[in-house]
Amino acid sequence: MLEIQELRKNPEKVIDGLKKRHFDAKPIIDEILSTDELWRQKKTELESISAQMNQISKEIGILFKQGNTEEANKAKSKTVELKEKESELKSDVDTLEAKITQLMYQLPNVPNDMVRAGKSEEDNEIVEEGGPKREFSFSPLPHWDLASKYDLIDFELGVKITGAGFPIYKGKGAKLQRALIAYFLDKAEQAGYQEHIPPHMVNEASGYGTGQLPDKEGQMYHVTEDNLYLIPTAEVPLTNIYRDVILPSEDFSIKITGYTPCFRREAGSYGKDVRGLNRLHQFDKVEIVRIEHPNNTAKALDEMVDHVRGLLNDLGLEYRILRLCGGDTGFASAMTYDFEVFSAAQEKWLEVSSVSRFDTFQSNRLKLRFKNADKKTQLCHTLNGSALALPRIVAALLENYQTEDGILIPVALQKYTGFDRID
RNA sequence: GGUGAGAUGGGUGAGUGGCUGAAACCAGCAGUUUGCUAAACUGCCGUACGGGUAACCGUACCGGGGGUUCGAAUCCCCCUCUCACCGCCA
Repeated sequence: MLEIQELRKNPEKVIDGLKKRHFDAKPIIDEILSTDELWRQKKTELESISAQMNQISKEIGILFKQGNTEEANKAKSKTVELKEKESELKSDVDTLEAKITQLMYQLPNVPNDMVRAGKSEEDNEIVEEGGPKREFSFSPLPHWDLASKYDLIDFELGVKITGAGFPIYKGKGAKLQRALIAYFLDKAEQAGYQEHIPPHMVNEASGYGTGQLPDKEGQMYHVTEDNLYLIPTAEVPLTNIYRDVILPSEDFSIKITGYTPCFRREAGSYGKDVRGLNRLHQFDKVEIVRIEHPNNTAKALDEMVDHVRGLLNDLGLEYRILRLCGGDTGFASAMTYDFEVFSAAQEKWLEVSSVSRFDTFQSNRLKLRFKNADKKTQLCHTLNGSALALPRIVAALLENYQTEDGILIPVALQKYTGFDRID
């Protein structure tokens, strides 16, 4: 959620910024500001009435104590009218507040200056390309064929046990999965991120904290009996660790990581690009999360990009880095870099990581703050990124490292897998 | 699942209708004293919103929501959560 103080101070800047998303914020912001004006007026009025009530109540207390019942009762009668006015104003104020909140929830984050205006993924900027291109002297198989050829992943069995989008990894396929998780976690730890194993279900408050609720409710699996949600990403439990926290000084930089399975309903995305590992209801991911002083956010984002690039280079995959345009940048994000690897047999770019800075958009909802040098509380900045999401990495590894009679394992991974080829 | 207890400021913990935004202690911050360390002493020490250039003033908040009352941390109702014991169980 944006900060209303910013809207009051500089609405034009927000409106201009959101134009890069092709989002017409003017009508919403106009309504917010006029509602806010009215709210403040009513609020001031209410407070002055409350102050009068408090004063009279205090006097009544003293009168009773003195045994002056007559005067006390006289004072009581004075409160009747005030009380009525008070409850009326209270309900006005509540209504206006709810309206403002509801409008504020509709505004996406303002894109960073570096973000280009644009409507869809076609306007994204490719800021970097790297990694080795794979050429084949034979006709390469897509990963789903490789998975069954070498008995690594059983999609049909997953359908039997659970449903589509819940594959079962077997043998070396399972081992590869475990190796990647361990490898990603080790690299994150080396980069200074403290490992966490969070719960895989979260409560409603956490869902609101990171912004999955109320908008993206349909994306999460909901355990209605206990009102818990299966996490769509480790971002949710990891970031919510710092919900309602005030860090004691401005000297901080929090870096945490965690592996979790991620659960996504992917409602409405059936049919396209869902073959094999491309889109699943359950998948594994290692996430990195940072909580930073606003002055350090740009640097932190660069470090995260460097980190993810390092992983892809280590794995020897062809990749490209995109800076998303306004329209393609997620609702809560101020700037996002997507990482895509080239899946050589599908001949398709697959998104394997998304690294974003949210500035105060999340921390405003989370009430995540720090004490600045003036001893005032100030919102922290949050960032997060995948490092990395497994299934598409596995898809690319299988496809890009296939030979006619087996699949090679990148050197960086071999000490984790314990084998150097699958055949 | 059953029974019981509880939820107060960073922590411990007092407080059962008014002078309590909240005692006391601990932690923390600033200072005084002191050869250093330690100790002692003094002051400060919640958050949000509104008003004000500011000092400051006002309002709200004692798990959440509603009610009684001139007045609620304190009484009543509902909900959530936590702890303990029992049952079941990895």
